[in-house]
Amino acid sequence: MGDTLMTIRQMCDAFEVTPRTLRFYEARELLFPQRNGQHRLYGRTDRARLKLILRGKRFGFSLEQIRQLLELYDPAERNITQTEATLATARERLADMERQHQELGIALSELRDQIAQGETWLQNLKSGA
Amino acid sequence: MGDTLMTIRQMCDAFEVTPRTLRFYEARELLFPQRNGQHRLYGRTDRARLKLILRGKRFGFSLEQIRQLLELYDPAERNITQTEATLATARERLADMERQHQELGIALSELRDQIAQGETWLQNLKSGA
DNA sequence: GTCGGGGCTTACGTGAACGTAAACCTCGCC
DNA sequence: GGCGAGGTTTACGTTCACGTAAGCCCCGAC
Repeated sequence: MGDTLMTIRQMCDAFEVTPRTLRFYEARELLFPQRNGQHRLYGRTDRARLKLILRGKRFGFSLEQIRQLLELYDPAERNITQTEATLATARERLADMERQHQELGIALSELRDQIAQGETWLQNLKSGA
Repeated sequence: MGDTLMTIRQMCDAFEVTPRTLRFYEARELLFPQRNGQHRLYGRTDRARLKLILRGKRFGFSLEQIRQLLELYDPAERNITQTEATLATARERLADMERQHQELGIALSELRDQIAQGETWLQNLKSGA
């Protein structure tokens, strides 16, 4: 298929990360690129996983939390009890994210208010000067 | 007013942090408790600020980013150019948070889908066994 | 052949955000 | 008057997520 294997440098350019970062994620078992001899080659799933990793990071998740989430997107574990455990932790993450989404909405409106106040206060200062 | 000053331990119990954390935030100029001799005393504004700090941390912001945001909620800087700078960085944070809110919505639906798939797949396994 | 570019491993360094240990003060109580 | 609880400073240790440097391999171009 359109597996379009990419070198580590191509990946770095595409996702704006460093080689060190990709190798580090691999060491932490978040990525599993193929090998051509010594060289790493990243395929479609690696790109999808990396995208999820970077997104998770923006949400403030740790790499370990992200790794557990990736298990869900991964058809690696075919075991029943394993999958149930994965689902359980995924539901916890989901709850976290829902709470965070809620909180973010509140914080957004508060921050907008605060910025508006600051702006009017600034206008008063300027007109009063 | 209901300033109800609190000791460091009362604060720790109320917000589930350690004394070290509160002193650390003070060293980084995120909190400014009064002093009764040597002892710290935390008032209403300190509690409000700490609440914002902990929320910001859940959103993945650094303490420095949070400190800049707190300047907005704080009537400390009465300077015009200073306030304009504060507003500018606050708008950046706001943009970050809006993007994050958006992304979180997407990630949430994707994760829900993925969990649902995992659940049905698990059901198939159990019934098929 | 050599040499530069790209990639690899190994290992020590770094900044953020605290943890933890040592040593001191001081106030209330028995 | 001693002592234990609670608070303080100082300073080194720790975890996470990489950065950075050294040294090696390998392949294609000149």
